[in-house]
Amino acid sequence: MKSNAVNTSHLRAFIERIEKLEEEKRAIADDIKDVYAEAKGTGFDAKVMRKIVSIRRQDKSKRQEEEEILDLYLTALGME
Amino acid sequence: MKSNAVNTSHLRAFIERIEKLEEEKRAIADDIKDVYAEAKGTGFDAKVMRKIVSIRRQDKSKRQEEEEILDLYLTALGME
Amino acid sequence: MKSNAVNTSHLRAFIERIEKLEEEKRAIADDIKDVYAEAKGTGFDAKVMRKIVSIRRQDKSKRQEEEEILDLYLTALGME
Amino acid sequence: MKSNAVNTSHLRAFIERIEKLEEEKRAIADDIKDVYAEAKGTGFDAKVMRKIVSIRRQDKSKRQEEEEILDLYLTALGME
DNA sequence: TCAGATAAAATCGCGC
DNA sequence: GCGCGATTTTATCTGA
Repeated sequence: MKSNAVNTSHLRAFIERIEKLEEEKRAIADDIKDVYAEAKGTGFDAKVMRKIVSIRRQDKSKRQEEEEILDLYLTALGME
Repeated sequence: MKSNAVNTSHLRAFIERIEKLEEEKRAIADDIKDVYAEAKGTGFDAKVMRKIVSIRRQDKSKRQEEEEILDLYLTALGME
Repeated sequence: MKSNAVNTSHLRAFIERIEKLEEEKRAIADDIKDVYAEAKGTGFDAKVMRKIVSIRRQDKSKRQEEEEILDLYLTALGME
Repeated sequence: MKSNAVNTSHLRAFIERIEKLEEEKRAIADDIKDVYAEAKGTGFDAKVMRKIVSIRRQDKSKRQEEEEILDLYLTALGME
């Protein structure tokens, strides 16, 4: 049986790893904001840029889904 | 100043409208499940069907986004 | 054996039924949002209202569970 | 006046920087999920862990707010 | 019945 | 400060 001390120390380690990663994530989100701000500063419209990014993201997602359904079809036809 | 009684009665009315709508929504979700079950009963693969529905939903959403970015472009060009 | 044409047409019919139902579901979800917005406009706090609805939903679920347990007891006692 | 080619190439560069950063962000989000999964595998409850992380985040935010208020006081008193 | 995937709801954070 | 989009958390569903 594990002692509580060990459990606590493991838990603490997990929590700290998560918090470190979340901080990195926040830093990257800030970087993204900075890029939008910089682009805006050189005359680009952030709203348009966000829409472009969003459409390209959808394109990628759609392509993935199409690959997935192809796999499903092949599986259904016993060709996998 | 409104009395608490009036407030309470208004709040109650809002809550009841919401709960009624949520029940309708749940009923429709059940209907959808029934359709999948019926389709499965006639030999169709529900997983494939869900993927088809999902892709068609993405198509529609993508079309909408493309219309929106076109509007953004036109606005940016002062052509609206 | 069914022809592919028949299969396709059946599949199409199922998909369309599902999409129609999903659209209805979305419409109701929009109605719910509208009610929250309307309530907000008359001074109620949407967050609080959502909490109330959620609690009442849990209560209802709890009551149903308790009734089911009661039924089990009655059945076990041969009193159903 | 900038040529369209230059504009396009600048825009493309901004978009690519954003997409790269978003991918890094997603990768980190995945890492976080992995840590939760690993913790779960050693017997910890992810839901509880999320609660802990959330509370600690609030605490941190609260502490920062209190420090800012203290700074305001000190500044108002000419003690900064 | 449970885990793993999917979808929905709620919350958060941003730009306007 | 409000709406809107993204993210996160919760709930539901399906297949093993």
